[in-house]
Amino acid sequence: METVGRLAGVSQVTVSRALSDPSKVSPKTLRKIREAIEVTGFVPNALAGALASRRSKLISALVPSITNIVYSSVIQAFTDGMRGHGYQILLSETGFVAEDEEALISLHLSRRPDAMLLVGIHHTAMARKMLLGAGIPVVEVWDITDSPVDLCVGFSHVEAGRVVAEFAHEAGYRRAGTVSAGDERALRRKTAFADRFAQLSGAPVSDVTFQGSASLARGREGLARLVEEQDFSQGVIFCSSDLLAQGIIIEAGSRGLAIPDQIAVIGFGDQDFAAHVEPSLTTVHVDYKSLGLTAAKAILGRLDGSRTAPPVTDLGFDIVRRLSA
Amino acid sequence: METVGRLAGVSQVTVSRALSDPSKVSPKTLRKIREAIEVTGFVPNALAGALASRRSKLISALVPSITNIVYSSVIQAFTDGMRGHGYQILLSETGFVAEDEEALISLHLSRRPDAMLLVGIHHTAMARKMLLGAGIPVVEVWDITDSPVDLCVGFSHVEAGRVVAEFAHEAGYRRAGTVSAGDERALRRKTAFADRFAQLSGAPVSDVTFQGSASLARGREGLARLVEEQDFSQGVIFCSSDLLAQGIIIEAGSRGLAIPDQIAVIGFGDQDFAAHVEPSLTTVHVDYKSLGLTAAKAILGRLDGSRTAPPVTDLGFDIVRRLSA
DNA sequence: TTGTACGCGTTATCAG
DNA sequence: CTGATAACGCGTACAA
Repeated sequence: METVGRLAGVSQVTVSRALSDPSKVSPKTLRKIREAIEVTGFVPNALAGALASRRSKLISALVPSITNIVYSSVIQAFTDGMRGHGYQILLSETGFVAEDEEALISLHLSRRPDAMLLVGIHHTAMARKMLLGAGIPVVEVWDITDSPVDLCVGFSHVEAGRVVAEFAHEAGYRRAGTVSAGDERALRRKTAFADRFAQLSGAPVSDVTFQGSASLARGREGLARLVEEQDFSQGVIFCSSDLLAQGIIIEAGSRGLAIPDQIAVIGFGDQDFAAHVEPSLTTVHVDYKSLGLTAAKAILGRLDGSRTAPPVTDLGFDIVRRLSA
Repeated sequence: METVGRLAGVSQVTVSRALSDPSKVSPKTLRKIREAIEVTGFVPNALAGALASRRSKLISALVPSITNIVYSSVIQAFTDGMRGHGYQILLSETGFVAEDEEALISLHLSRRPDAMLLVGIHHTAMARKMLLGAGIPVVEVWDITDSPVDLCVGFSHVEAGRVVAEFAHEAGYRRAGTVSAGDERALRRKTAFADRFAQLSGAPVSDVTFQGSASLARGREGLARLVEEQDFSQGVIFCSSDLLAQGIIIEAGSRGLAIPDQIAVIGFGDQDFAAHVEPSLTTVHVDYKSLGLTAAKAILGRLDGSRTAPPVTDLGFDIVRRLSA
């Protein structure tokens, strides 16, 4: 800035002002400064700016996995919501492990983000302490709780599981199974489904749960194990994700099991492909985009100080009935 | 640090040293400092640290889309490769638009990253100028060129298209079509395939190209249009991604077209699901993980100054023959 | 092994 | 509208 200022015949401070609030500088000097910036190829140092202003314009976001479309979709919408206001996102993966999340929170906090987005409501005690100590807005997404760290935008996974069970029972299915990934929220949906369905039908619910993440291959294996190990030849299967559900559709096809007559399938997430597989997938729709944008708005509200967002926003979900169940 | 130091009975500098290199501090004072940190809940300010040391420990990464699994996979591997060395990744989306990339490069550069990762080899002139001016290691991934900005790790898309054409012709197919997304690299693969196949077979290659990104729905639509508008009833179809290919498989099933006997399908990317769809998908395997890790190593080499990575690394690709072609 | 002095490149405050 | 000056919180000499 010093150099730019000299070239423009003004002081360093004026250059700073020209950049942060052009209206505070006369049009003439503004032009000269812009010229000088062009000539020198000057790129402002945001580190110094953040240090001096105590605002980093950085938002840190911690997600379980960036390759999982459900999380990356939320982050995409969240980023879009924040970008217009000059914020950038510092993104890291926790791998579904609370202890790793704790370490990452500490690491991120050292960069002095203006706010933080977390997925889920389960964090270590130390993590909560650090977040509170940081004194920045924090939004927890993808789940709902009465006692958020700060802000919370999501829906109830227990309720989702329960509602799907009621839907399945009403649709006439009397036997049910679940195929599920190993993460905590998937397990909560599964358990809520199984409990409610058993209650309604009086029949126990078969289950295959995988450690780790969902994949099409595991969906296929899930149905194979349900059929071969648990004698599951008729009924509805609730999956923790659409990907698993698609695997089940494919495996059913290759085993000559008719969908939905013999095996009915319900997914979760309503991903792009759900409407376009054969048969089309009945699933639980969650509005990722709205989730991300609402989280962004909640944080912006805190940051502006003006709008005061509600601490907890329940976005709900919808069951989308298609042909697979 | 001042406060922590007072509590531990040492100066600020000693606290700094205790954090950055504990071996330079006596065990006794180290213990006292750690205690003081615990008590005060001190979190170091990485902004100030970066400003003073001129190393931000930040790597910026610009990808076309974070929701696209191929890019997020590369970033995941890249991040893993850098994390062990204390680097964090600042990630942004360019949306396949060079001008937006340019704006983001400028924005990222203001945070003084220690290095930058870019997807692709096409950037605006201004972007190249800024990158060169920044004087940091830059790695371009996912493509290959003789004139990289700095480092380059990827493979040739033209060669990929050509090799697939040769494979298809050798496999006995005499008629070919393409279904492609609209991004520049996909188009280059498609064109290379079409040119080479036409050369070998003497027959023109049918084509459906979509503006924007790939999806299962577009794969289905692609086959529908090929069949209905271009009278494509027999032959091989090369898709710009596995997702499109899967859409074609589904659409073929719903139209009663046998795969691979009437319609053969070749995808691109060898995603997780490719081996598990019915029929399993013949596709081009690209090692995302290796791509990300190699990019990380290349940058670390520059950063350490020790290992001097080759400027350009061609990782190649493999055709994985399965049942769809 | 520890401390002093200085500088990193901005923004905030106050004065002109 | 512009400038001088003092932080911002830490690393890097250099000295003790």
